[in-house]
Amino acid sequence: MSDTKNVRARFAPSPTGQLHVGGLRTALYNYLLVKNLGGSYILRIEDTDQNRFVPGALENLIHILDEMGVHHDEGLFFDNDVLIQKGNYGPYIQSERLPLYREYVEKLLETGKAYHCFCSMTRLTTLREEQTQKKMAPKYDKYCLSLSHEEVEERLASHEPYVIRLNVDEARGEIVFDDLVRGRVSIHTKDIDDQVLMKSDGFPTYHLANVIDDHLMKISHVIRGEEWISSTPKHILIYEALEFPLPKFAHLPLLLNPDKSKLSKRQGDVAVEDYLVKGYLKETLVNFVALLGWNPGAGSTQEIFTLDELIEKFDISQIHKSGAVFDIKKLDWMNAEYIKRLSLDVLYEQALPFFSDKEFFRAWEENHQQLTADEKKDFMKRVLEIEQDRLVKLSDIGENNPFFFTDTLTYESALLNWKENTPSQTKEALEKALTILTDLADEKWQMREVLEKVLMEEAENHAKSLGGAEAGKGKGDFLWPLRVALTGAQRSPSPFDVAFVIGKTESIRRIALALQKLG
RNA sequence: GGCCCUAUCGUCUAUCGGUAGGACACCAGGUUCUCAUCCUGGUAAGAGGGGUUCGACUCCCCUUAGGGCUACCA
Repeated sequence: MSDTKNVRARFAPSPTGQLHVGGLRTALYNYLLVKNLGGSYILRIEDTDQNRFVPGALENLIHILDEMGVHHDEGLFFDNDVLIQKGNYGPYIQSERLPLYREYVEKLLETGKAYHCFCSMTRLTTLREEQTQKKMAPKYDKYCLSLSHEEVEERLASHEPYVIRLNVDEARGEIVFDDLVRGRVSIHTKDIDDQVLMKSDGFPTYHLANVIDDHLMKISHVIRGEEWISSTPKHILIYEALEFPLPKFAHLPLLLNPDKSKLSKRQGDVAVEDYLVKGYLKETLVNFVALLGWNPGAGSTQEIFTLDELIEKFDISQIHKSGAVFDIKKLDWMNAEYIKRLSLDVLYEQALPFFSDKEFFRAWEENHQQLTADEKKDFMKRVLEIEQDRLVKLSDIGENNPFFFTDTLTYESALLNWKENTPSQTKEALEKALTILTDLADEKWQMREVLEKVLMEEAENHAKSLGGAEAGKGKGDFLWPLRVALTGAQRSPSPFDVAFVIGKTESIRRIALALQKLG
């Protein structure tokens, strides 16, 4: 079974809602393993619980996985909004495979590995309560196993509701398996419950469907979350009862809340979509989640990986055993890194929806209806050019620079004065700025570097004219008043950056206004 | 309660028997008109106890702590 060409792994979510970041990581690891070794990665849907079905969840799941770049080779796809199935081992939706499960259940029944159980919910509940009170592990007591064949047939004939249970031989002993992540794991059969395999509604439980499907779909590696580790022995018992060869198992460490409990909605966002909506890039999310519980080892200190690099370096034996806290601070850092590396054009494309989300931007649009589409786009790109190094996530766009979008600045005229400078000194500086900027040709305003050069030169000249011996110091005498005039704010990007964004006319207008304020 | 899993800086991690490195966060300094970016430096870890060994973070055992599972949910 060491034929790497036959590696087949699957991600098998249930369509109960949005894709969890933990789910993304599980899908990603399955994908990385397959792409690294060569083989097929399958997407299957486990919808055996009719009560938990959420409309639209399936579409959403497939869509988001696709958007994240974790593409499957086989299974469920959407083609022009139509659900289609590709591959030789379908159907890939468990609710469409019911007859298959029935067939194998019959075999299990024939060989005595499973049995009918007619116990009512109330009996089961009572039993569990008694056991819990006696501090025993809640387990089915095999009551129905002792029913005679005739009685079973009789009750079946009278349409009594029933389930099918796995017949676990307590005396069997330790069930041992070698987990690719954890090494040898063993659980004794006396601790294994007679798990329900088929529910009274005729649907299989996860345990049965999962084993049958993995076998029929020729899955070589079962890679899933740690929460499945304790039911793996049950699965092994089913594999054995059905005489299926065992796949390889790999149980992934959990993603954790800051308090180390299993990552949950209660303590923040858990859906991939939540993060996308906040302006985290999909590349960031994939990179970040890949490093939670895995890294290339061998002394690597690399933090930023492309998907291709992850594929190339992925090695299942490097996956950790312990859970990893999902640290938003580090996610933020990584996202900022990714945003900085974007070209301005790509950043613009990605940022578009985040602009429209902003009320201050819609107000700006309202006030600038005379602008052509191109002029509007140029403005937005200028904003992005200046903000690119300051963005943690795309939803931060414009948040710290309201003066880009509004024409009305409110500030005290005293704010214009640099340190201990007098209003007349400030006035002198602003007048110089006004002259220079007014004289600067329109096309020069298109280049941020030119604006910076011109203004910095003037700042130095201004400083020299003030200081003599202190020449070279004190550019603040010139730059601070100008910056405040343009922004009305204590904190902002540099004056030349702001001038570049708002343009010549508006810059000149704001400086003139500041001069007026000074009287 | 039972069973199982886990245990290196606050967080993510490197080191797979030979005196613990990187990243985030944090702090300080530098660059600087402010903010951010950027650069430099710093604080900070092998849960505890037994073994094995010349030598243990690394192997074994116990304790402790945390987590997962314990449904006709996945």
